[in-house]
Amino acid sequence: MSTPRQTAKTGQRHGPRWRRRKDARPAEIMDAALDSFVERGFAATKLEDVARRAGITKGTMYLYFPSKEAVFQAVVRESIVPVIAEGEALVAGYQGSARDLIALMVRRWWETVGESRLSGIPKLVMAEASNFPELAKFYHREVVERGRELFGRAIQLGIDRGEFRTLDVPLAVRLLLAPLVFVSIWKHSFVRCDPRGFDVRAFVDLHLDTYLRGIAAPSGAAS
Amino acid sequence: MSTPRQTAKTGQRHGPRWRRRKDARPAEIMDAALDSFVERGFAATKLEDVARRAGITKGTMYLYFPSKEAVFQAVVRESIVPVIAEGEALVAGYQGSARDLIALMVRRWWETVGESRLSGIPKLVMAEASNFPELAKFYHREVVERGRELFGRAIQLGIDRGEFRTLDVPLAVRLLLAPLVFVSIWKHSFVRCDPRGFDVRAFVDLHLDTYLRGIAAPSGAAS
DNA sequence: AATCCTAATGACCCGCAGGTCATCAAACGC
DNA sequence: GCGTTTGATGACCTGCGGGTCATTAGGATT
Repeated sequence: MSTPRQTAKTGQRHGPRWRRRKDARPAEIMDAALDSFVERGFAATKLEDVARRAGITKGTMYLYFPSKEAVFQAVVRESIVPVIAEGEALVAGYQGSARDLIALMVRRWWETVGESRLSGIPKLVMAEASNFPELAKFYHREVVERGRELFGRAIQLGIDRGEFRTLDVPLAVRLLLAPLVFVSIWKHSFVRCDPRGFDVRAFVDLHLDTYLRGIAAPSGAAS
Repeated sequence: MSTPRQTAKTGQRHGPRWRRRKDARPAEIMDAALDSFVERGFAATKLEDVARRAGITKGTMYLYFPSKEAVFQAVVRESIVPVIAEGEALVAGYQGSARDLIALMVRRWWETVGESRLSGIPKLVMAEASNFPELAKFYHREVVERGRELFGRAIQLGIDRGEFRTLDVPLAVRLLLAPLVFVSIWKHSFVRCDPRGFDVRAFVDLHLDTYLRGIAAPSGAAS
C-alpha cells in the first residue's frame, strides 16, 4: 500500500516477459486498486485497468483475490486501520490541555489522511455502503467507532478539566469530524468544478478555531 | 417528483393492460428513479427496476428519456433547483438579525431537504461526480454556487451589522454547510450500521449553537 | 363501428467486464 | 543441464443490463 508508485511497470525492458513476485503482488494490486477506486468509484472500476496499473494481467489478480469485492475490502482494511491504531497511540500518551490535543489530532488526521490518497476512502465507502453492507459494517466498526471513541476521549477530557462547557459528547464528536470528512469527500468530487478551489488548510484552521470557541466554557472558567 | 408514491401501480386490476398517460409519465419516472438512485447509486440502478417502480416497462422509459444518464440529470435538475429558488426568495424578503436568519435558513433547509428523500441527492451527485463531470458541473453551478451565495449573504449581513467577527466569508459558508451536507450523506450510508442512530435534530441544533458562538463578535460588540 | 395515431410493450441485440482455465515459462532443486 | 513446481498469462466463457424496434392495443376522431 504505502510503497512508492509504479513499482512494477519499470524494469521489464530486456528482462524475461514476466517475473515471479509472489510476495510483492498483493500490495501492488491494492495500491493500484486504491487509485482506481478513488478515481472512478467501485462499480466503474475495471479489474483489467487495475491489473494494468499493477503491471500484471487480470488473470493474475485472481491468484491473490477471489473477487473484485475482496480487493475492495482488502484495500479499505489495509489502508485505513493502521491510521486509527496510530491515533490511539497518540492519545494514550498525551499530557497537556484538551484544546491542544484536539488541535494536534485534527492536524495529524489532516496530514496523514486528508492530504493523501487515503482521503478518497471515506467517500468510496460511503458511496458504496448500501451495495456492500458487510464492508460498511466493517468500516463502521473498525474505523468510525474507534475514531469517534478517540476524539470522544479528548473532548471528555476537556469537559472534565473545565476547558469546555458541558456537552453531549457523541454529538460534539460528530460535529468536530463532519467538516473534516466533508472536505475529504469534496476533494474527490467537485474539485474539477471550481478550479480556483479553496484553501483547505485555512478551512481546517477556521473550523478548529470556531469549534473550540464554540464549545469553550464560559469565560474564565478554565483551570 | 413531489407526487405521492406509487401513483401508477394501483388501479390496474381489470382495467386495460396499460393506459396512455403521456403527461404523467416523466414525473413518475423521475420519482421512481430518485428512489432507486438514492437506494443503490447510479451505476447499480437497473433501468428495468426503475421502470417497474414507475409501473411501466423499460422500453417506455426511452420514449421519455434518451438514456439512463438523461434520467439522472432530469432527476437532479427537477428536484433540487426549486429548493434553491425558494431559499433565494426567503432571504430576499428577510428583515431581522443575521443570527435568526441563519438559524431559519438552516432549519428550513433541514426540513425540506435533510428530512426528505432529497437528502440523497448530494451523496448521489458527489459519488458520481468523477464519472459524470457534466452533471457535476451543472449541479455545482445551479445548486452549490447559488446555495453558497445565499448563505454568504446572510453571513456578510451579520459581519456588517457587527453581530459576527470579521471572517473569510466563503470559508465560513462552507463551515456552516459542511455538517448539514455531511449528515445528509450519512443518512444514506451508515444508518444501517449503528441502529441506535443519533438525534439529528439535536445535532443540527448543537451545530447552530456552536457555530454562532464561534463566529460571534467579541462580547458586547453587537448592535 | 371503422379508422387512424401513437403510447406502450416485450422480445431482441450486443458490448462489456467479472470470472475461468488450459497452457506457458520463470526459477528452484538436484 | 534437466525435470518439476507454480506464478503468470491471455484467450475464452457468460450473464447482465443499456439500448432498439417491430408489433400491439388504447382511445380519440369521424
